[in-house]
Amino acid sequence: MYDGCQWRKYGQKISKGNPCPRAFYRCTVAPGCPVRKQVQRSVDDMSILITTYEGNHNHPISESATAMASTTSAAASMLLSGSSASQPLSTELNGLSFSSIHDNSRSPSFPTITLDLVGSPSSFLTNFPTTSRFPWTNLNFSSQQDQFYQTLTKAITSDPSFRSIISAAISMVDQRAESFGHNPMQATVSQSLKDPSLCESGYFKGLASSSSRIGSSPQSSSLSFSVFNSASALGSDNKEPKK
DNA sequence: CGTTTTTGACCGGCGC
DNA sequence: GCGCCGGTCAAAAACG
Repeated sequence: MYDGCQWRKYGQKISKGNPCPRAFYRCTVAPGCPVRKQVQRSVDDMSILITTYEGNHNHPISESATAMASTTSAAASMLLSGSSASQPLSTELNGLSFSSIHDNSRSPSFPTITLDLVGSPSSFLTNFPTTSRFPWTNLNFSSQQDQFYQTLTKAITSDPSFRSIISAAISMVDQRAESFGHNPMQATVSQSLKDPSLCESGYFKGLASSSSRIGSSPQSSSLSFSVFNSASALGSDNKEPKK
């Protein structure tokens, strides 16, 4: 699927646990672009594609990719409150863009997972049947935000499958897209954990593949969740150094 | 015919 | 030190 850049496949590996292969892509817009990209199909739902981006483009990229990168990096810098994230990792689930930032330059770093819903909502809404949407999508906006927070908190702290979080997010975005004219929204999950084992680099990968380790230590997770409209971030906070 | 994909080899890090 | 595992290389095939 087209995400704003040109990619060349340079490898494919099958992981040990799941039969789904993992494809490796490299950005071919510029000859020396260090951006990598991994595409893997989800284990529990074969219809979900997990795309992981790594690195930053050092060349001009298209408008949609610039918008996506600027919003994710803006959210990252916002969450880290000025601290420079060394290498933000972004992951995509059927158009739902996540990005986990690990500030490994300072010791009390906590992983930050950003759920980016900027990329056109209709693209991933069509990938899920209407039967999987949640019944509480008829709430009003403020209740939705609260419900979204409660659903995410419950989903993370009570050892669910990660897909339930995705489904919750998708259903919320679905409702918002229908009631607000496909207004792009951005949701951010910022999780500060005291458990160092969850702060390692593979935290988000483990969360995406099997979220059982989250429930193993539910008492250590203090989840803070915020929802904000990224349209303002797109307009004013477009301070992406790569242009 | 140039570019991309495929696919086995290769390599380095890590755990035992 | 050795083998496993994840990631990359590169030659050949496929594609347009």
